[in-house]
Amino acid sequence: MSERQRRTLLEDVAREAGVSTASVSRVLNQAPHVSERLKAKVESAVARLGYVPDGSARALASRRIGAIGALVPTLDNPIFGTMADNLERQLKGHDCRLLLATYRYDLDDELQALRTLVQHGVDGIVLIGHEHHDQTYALLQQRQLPFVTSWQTSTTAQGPCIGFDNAAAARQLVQHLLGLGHRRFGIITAPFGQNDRARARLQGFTDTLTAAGCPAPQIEVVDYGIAEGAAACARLLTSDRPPSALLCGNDTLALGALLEAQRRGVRVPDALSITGFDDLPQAAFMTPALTTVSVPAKDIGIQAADALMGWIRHGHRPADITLEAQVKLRQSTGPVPD
Amino acid sequence: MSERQRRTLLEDVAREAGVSTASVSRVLNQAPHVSERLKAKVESAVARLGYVPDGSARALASRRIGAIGALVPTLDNPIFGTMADNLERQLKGHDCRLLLATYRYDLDDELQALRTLVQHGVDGIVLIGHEHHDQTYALLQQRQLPFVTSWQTSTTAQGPCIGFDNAAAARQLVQHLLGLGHRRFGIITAPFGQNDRARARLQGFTDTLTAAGCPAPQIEVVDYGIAEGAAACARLLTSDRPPSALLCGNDTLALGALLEAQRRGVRVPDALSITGFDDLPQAAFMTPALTTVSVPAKDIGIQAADALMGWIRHGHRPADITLEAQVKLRQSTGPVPD
DNA sequence: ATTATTTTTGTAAGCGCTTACAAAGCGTAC
DNA sequence: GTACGCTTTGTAAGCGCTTACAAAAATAAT
Repeated sequence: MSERQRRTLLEDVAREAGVSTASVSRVLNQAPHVSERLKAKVESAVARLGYVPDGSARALASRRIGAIGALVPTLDNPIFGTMADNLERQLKGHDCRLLLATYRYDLDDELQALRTLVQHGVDGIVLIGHEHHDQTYALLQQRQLPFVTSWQTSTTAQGPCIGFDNAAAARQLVQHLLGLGHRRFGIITAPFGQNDRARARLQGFTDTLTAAGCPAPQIEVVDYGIAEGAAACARLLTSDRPPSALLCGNDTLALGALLEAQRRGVRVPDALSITGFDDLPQAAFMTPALTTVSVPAKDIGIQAADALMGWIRHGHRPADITLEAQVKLRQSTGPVPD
Repeated sequence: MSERQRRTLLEDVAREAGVSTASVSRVLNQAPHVSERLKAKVESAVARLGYVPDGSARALASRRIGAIGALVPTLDNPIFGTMADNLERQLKGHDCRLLLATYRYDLDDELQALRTLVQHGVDGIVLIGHEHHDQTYALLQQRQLPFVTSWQTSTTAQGPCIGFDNAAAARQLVQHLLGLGHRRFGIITAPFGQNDRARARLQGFTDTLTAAGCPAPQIEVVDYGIAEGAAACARLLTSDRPPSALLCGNDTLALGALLEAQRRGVRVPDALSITGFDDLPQAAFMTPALTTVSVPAKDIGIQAADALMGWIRHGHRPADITLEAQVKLRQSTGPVPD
């Protein structure tokens, strides 16, 4: 066949349409002050030639790449999958792409990942939580890069924030259990050294317990996973004075705990109450259905996209948004056993 | 403070180091034929100036952007989250970024999403399954873009493929159940019109049943979700001649079915056997633990990254890779009731 | 020492767009 | 009819890199 031919360029479209390259560019970018006639000529030439603009060249010349970056701890946790999914879909509606990077809860890795995203020239950034490397904030600041933080209401307000109050929801769970007469609590939490959401939840738990004058809870710190939750539950149940209520930092740990309790013949909620956090799809379907907190993962994705695009396109820095995290009282919690 | 200053450019580094811009570029890109002395000079200048290269300019000049695109149906299904997570991490090891797009099992959307990824200039593409728009393949072909397909062993081999044999695994599940004496089957599957993996699984189920001379199974086609699985299970259990074994197209549907059966007091596996597909983390932890197929989501992500990077960097088109999908016989399947 | 090779470095021409600025067109008021 | 303002279009200078090609330096061969 014909030898590998040159791709169609904007210049070719201009020639074909009998106009200047600037005009073609204007039509393509929906610039103001373009006559209908010009628009029609260009569009037909584009169609005739099957022209596809080159993103790199456009990015270099315009200094926007049409993509934002998201830094998430991991996609192995479906709650972040849900957020990322909705973020990406909403961005698509704004004609924007998603560059995704994960950092396994390691804030050094996060900084590293941010650097490469910045290098790529992303137009904005979505961050999870407020705790980040100082240099992370410094880089964002220095580049004047629009960014939002998420998943946790702002306390320090380094940037616009789209989140919910983890501590308050945790408090509500404890209050619910206190109301049921519980006094001896166990807590299973993910490592919270680099994770302010986990820390806020834990703080919500312990503060409320302390305020109510309960004995100090036993705290198990374990990695994410059903097996990890189960093991932690086993340790708590076999301790000297086993708790009557188990507060878990997320649903996955709670599911592990629930299954372990059942395996040991400990009846939930009769002998042991268990709470989760996240409201994963399966939480409502367990027997007993899991008392937990429904986190607005979907909304965070959507609102983050809208907020960021508004900032990037129209320059107005978005306001903080506080979303609701609803406590779902279900069957895994009940009155304290006699 | 000082007025908004110009960013440090490669040119500045060259001046600072007293060398040409070409030399700086060579050092930065680890080109061959660079003396240690030059390298040291440039690196120190880079460090002194805190130079960060501009990805867009680099992309335009070099015609590679250092990112690949992945088109996944959805991230709401954690199995794709796992794949994406591992894909991204492995790419990071190759100093490559991930542009992620979802298409909700709509192949027109997929084509549209591919177009924007191509426009952005991605260096390669990861696709799920083999069934795609003709134009999807045409575009890939026309642009000579490295791509791999995944999740399903190749039959038509439009491109290198990293997958496993869905139909064979499905067949094994049925054979296991046939061996337990089952003859009346129900099938719960996701819509398979645009989803060759679901179709392969279904085909594996029905072909094996037909070959064994079983009566035609009742087939429920439902969307992804626990509730959907539960509802489908309810319909099957209340039909004229309820099945003794339920084959589910994925674990989420199977979990729904399992929970619904238990809610109705139908004992699993004594009165009803249930199988899943995917081996989600919770499958092993249900009571009874779910008989299912462990799919190599993690490995697919890793191998897809390696294969694609090998192709992009070194030009050798990767060979097909068939990964193992292991059937996990657990407690949700048992002998047919008398 | 001279020439042929090979390695290292520099020069400068793009990569394919966007956009500041200037020029042209057009309508209205005088 | 001319002058003025507004809208529409064109000209051309970049955007910040990479890399083909040429020149220079270093090394080997004669």
